[in-house]
Amino acid sequence: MNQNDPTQELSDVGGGVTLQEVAQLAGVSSMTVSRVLHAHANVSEQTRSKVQAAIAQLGYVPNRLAGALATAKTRLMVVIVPSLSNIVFPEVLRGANQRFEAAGYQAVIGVSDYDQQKEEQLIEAMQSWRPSGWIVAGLEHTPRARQMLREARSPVVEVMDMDGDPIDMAVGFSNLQAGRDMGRFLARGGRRRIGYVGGHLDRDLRAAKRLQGFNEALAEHGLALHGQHSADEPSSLLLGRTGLAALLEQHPDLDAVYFSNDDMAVGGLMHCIAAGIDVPGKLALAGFNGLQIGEAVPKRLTTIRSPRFEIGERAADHILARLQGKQPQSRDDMGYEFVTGQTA
Amino acid sequence: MNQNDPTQELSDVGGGVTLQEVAQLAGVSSMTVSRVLHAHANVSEQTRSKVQAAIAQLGYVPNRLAGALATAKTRLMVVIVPSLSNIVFPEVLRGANQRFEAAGYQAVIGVSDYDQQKEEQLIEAMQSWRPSGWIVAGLEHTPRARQMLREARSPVVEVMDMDGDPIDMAVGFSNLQAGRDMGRFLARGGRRRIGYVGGHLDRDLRAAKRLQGFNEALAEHGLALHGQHSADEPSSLLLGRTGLAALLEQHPDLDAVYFSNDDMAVGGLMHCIAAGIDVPGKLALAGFNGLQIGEAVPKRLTTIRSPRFEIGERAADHILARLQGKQPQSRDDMGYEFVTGQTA
DNA sequence: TTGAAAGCGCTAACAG
DNA sequence: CTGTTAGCGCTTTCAA
Repeated sequence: MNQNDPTQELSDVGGGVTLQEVAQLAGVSSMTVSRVLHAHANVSEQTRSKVQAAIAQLGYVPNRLAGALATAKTRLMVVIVPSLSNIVFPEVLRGANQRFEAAGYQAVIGVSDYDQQKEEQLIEAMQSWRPSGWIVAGLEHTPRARQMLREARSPVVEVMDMDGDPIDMAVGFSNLQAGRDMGRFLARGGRRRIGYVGGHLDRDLRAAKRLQGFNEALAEHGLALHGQHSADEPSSLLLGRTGLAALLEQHPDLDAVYFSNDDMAVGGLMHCIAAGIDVPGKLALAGFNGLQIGEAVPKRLTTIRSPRFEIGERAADHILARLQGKQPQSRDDMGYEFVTGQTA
Repeated sequence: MNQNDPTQELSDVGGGVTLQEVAQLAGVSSMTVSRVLHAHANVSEQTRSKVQAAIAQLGYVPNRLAGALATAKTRLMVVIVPSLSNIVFPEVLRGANQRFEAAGYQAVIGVSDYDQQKEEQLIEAMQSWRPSGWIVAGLEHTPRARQMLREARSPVVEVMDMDGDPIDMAVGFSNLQAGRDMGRFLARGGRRRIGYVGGHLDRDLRAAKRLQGFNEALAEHGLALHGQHSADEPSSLLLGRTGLAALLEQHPDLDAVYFSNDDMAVGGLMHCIAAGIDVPGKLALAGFNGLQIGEAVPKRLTTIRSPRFEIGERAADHILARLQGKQPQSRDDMGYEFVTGQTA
């Protein structure tokens, strides 16, 4: 693409058209074109329309790389999530993306696979784009990751967890508390032989916190987990189903099971339906997240609804506010909603 | 951040460190630092280690904006999907992202909400980043969107559909054919009073193509849809459940129902379980996509598995190949797999 | 209201 | 093996 060759057919250059070329066609300087593009006040109506005609004729699309380099403002927002397979994170992303888009920012996503090492590498790679802000999942990161985020000197929001100290800002809820609430609910409901089925807790630290809170609640009632099944794979419907089957084989006398999340719990419910186990008569089931799937099953799932979409929105709002010089609260607990279904 | 003030504490600058500063500290020119960073051959071991020490000391992270502007290569890849709520697209994204990441490219996503107008706007906004390649869902776009993608002069892959003409390359499968296959399967299985339950077909053009193929297959057998329920909202488990209930109220004599996808079909199955309807004895159910949820339900869902993850990978591969000057096939039909479950 | 000059941080091309 | 020069496309600043 030789942009200095005046003999070329300009209308064919497409993505390669420059401000300079628009300016030439309009018979003005490139600064004037820039002013028109940014709706700057000091441009005569006549010049403006000449320029706009040239822009349209050439199909000019501004080059944000150059703009960002010149202004030191990228309008790029990094969102790092542990997974895209777990629908929870696409929902956070959707909330954030909606706000960012409306404000003229572009979200760039990274997927850490629940791996702090990989998250660290992602942060370094992303920093090379000099983003205007960051949303990362969770409060646990490698020391180097924390340091890079601090030194990036852009607003950082950690989401989906409030149990710990944020680098900059935090938007979410207490997983510890959520686990505790469900533990108390089951214990108060008279359940005594309570089990747990989860995915890899070593990686999903928020699920681990819920379990911790759950255990604390049981202890308050003089109880302890009667049986537990933790697989070394991501949580899923299938794992919930097979996990519950395996756990019941070992502990057929369980009267309640807490799952690491709704996918797992619905899988468990599917096992019960297939095996003819009376829910909640013989066995109570409880999940976490409040996914729609929990409402569509034959027995509505007892769970706790996390405000994922709203967390994404709020996180984005905080970043945008900070960019406007405001000082939003550094901890924003969005809470959650206990959903009493038909399974516990 | 006054980078020309030599009195500042360099180690504090964080994200603002420049090549220039590294070069100064190492006592070399910035070109030498650049060479070290790119593992260029012609650098003495001694210089290299001096430079690397300086990089480490300052916590230097290259500025890709500047690099991209200088080389006219952004290493940014745009992926535009209709939705993030439908797990199908995060999976495509995951496949593509994996490949892009391994090759040192960064995926940037856009969500069109199944809206061609919004897709067009997204494409224009994304083009301002001068991406190295594009993945977009489907073959249907506004004329202006098609034109912009053509003029972007970067490789473009349209995914998840083969029924039409691609702008540049296409990776996917025939939705028309998939619908036809399921129609034939049900008709050959002796089903005669067949219904359909779907979400908003006006927006999800690929679901509409499946239905079209399905109808063609029925016609081959002298049949026609006995009843249909199409809501004006996105497909979901809940919609599948309520949609089937509504359809059966109107047409209690149906002996089979085809759903726009697995979420809808599983929702339908949940209705049947709750209402005590014998599946597949009285009513056969069939979906599309081959989601894991279809395997976790009490009766494994009869469906067609689309290779979503693989499509994402392959699409990325084609773009990367093109960037290396290769000429990959412009149409890559990945096919699909018929999954005979227990519901039809 | 408009334009010219300088520079954002990096790299290609050439020179030494 | 290393440095110098010029420029990527845009915006900031200052001058006219």
